[in-house]
Amino acid sequence: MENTKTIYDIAKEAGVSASTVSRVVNHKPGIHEETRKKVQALLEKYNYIPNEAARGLVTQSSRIIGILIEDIRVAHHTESAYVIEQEMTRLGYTCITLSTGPDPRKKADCIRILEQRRVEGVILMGSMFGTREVEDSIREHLPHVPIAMVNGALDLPNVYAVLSDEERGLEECASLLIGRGRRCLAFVEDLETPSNHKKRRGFQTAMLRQGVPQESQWIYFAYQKPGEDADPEHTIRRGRETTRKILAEHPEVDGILYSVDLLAIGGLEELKAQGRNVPGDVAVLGVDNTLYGTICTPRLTTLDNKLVEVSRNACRMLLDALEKKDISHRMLLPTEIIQRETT
Amino acid sequence: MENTKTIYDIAKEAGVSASTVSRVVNHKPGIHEETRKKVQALLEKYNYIPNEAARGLVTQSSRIIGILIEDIRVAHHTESAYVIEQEMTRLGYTCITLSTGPDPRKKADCIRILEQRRVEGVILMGSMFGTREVEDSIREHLPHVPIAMVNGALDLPNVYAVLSDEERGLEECASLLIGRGRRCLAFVEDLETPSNHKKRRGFQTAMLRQGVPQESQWIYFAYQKPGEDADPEHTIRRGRETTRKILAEHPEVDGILYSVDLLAIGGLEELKAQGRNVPGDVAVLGVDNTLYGTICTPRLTTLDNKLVEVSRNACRMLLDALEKKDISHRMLLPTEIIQRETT
DNA sequence: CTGTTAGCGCATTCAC
DNA sequence: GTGAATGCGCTAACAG
Repeated sequence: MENTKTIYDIAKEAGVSASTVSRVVNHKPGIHEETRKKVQALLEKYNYIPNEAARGLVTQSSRIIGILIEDIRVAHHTESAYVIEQEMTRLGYTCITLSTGPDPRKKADCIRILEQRRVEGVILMGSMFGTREVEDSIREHLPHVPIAMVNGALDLPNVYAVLSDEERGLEECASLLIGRGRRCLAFVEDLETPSNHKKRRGFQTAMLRQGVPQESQWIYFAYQKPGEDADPEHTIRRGRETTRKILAEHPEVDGILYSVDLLAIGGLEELKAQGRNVPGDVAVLGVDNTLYGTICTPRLTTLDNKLVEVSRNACRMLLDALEKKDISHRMLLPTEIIQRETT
Repeated sequence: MENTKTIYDIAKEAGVSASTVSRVVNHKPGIHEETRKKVQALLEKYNYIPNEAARGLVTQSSRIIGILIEDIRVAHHTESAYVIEQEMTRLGYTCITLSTGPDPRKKADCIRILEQRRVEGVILMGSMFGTREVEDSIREHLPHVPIAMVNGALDLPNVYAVLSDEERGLEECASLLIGRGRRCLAFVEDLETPSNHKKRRGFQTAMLRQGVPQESQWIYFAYQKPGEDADPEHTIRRGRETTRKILAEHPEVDGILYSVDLLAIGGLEELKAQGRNVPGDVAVLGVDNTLYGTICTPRLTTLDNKLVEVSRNACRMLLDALEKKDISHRMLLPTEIIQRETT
């Protein structure tokens, strides 16, 4: 902190009291124009900037927003975090953005860090936050802080949820393929998250409607190996391996729906390696509408779950909650199928 | 802040003084085991967590690190930010991560925000920070705060730089192509940053050694349109357009080096569209070793500038500076060519 | 071992 | 219009 000037230093040099300086800094009315000028000049001379910690202590407001993300390296999380940070910064808040990782204990640690900094609001991004452990953590450490969840939900009075209607989205994806004559569809689920569960349910609903009972549906899980993190390359590899398994067990498959784009990218690789034509032999579909889908060959058809829009709304919702507006606790946003070359 | 307990509340209920509670909280020695137990129990009962702002005010340390990134959505920045945030968090620091955008004034705003929060150290990521405006801003607002730059440099006593030796890297890339008989090479530069200048210089050195004088070298600039941001899709489009221009002006081109992967991705698209075989007719080379390069077809040969490693070192350097260790102000790290299918 | 006192930098009464 | 006094929550001497 070295030699940073305080309002007292400024006050002394200006020959006024600290409160006068404070008033000038905060643009309060009722100050003689001359003294205001004099003080203002000194503030600029020393590049004075108030210490937010001290200010927050007396105003009882930190002007800090906490953003908890499972893993900011995940492409759609990055963009969401960006959007929220920009908007919050624009409004004078400072964001503390933390990647929590999958471990519930690390999530709890991050929540404690936010409490320590006395955040005024929190954004939770990623559906792995909708767990019992997180719920307890919030109840204990942030019971009165408004919290907005991006594509996740928790039943707590201070928690608001904005969700992407992925269940319906995946139902439509499956219907699309069925409508084009595909009969042997498989679904690959990424992780055991509420979000991915919902996608699976959407798939299952569509299949059921086709007369395929649940027990004969081809549902696969691209499980993470223990200790493996969300590194995108791993996800691709898992998509590849799972696809290999599908092709071995059900060579007649003619359509695969993956719960995230990166898995589909891996699938594409495996299909190509095995000489299957996409979409001729097998149609492929991802979720997230990431940039990856426009780069791979053939370009990937994907379900855009509109996570950026979801984030924008979560941000808005949190701001409304901070202003004590009364708002609904839940919002559901529609998805959109982006048709490209794999279907 | 509602009803958060303070050490006074705890002290009163425990029948001790606030300082005793403070001592327990901070694990200071010299406390009777019994009173420690009693206080500890209450701390846990109320989930007490100290207010860092108040603590920082008296200890004169915020335990906050500022991370300024030009745009966190840029793939390699994301990963670098992740690495640094994880390490800093592990060591008990809290990170404030801000995407500044290209505008120098917004960069200055962000620097002011960091001063306002009295950060103890700063990481600057992206070579657009090596400008006069930023230098002035730092001199004015953060003259005594240790600052570590990721792949950028600034000549200030409190600034430390870790750089990727991209100049030499690109020289080697060009030499590689020349060694394989390519004679008509073009270079596409992304933005006017020191980092990209260095890449160009490396290319030029290699060409000069081949006897191609500077004025006959094919240097192209994939300029951003005014107001256009760093959205990855724009970069791909710019790569595509620039490549179209190259093919029109120099149909005999047999190798193109792009200063970033995404430009190369766009180039690949255009080459494919014009029926040029890669690498048969034209070799293609990118920089950054992003995931994109493994997803496109053919898979992209790229110069890995080791930005994650650069970031790790910048982080370590900053920590050393915070501990007043005396360290060198500059570090240069070697790059590595990742050969895949486009060369 | 523990309590008292003081002060970090600032905003906010309340007098004048 | 302006200044003096007070306290936000906490740690750090200094006594005892």
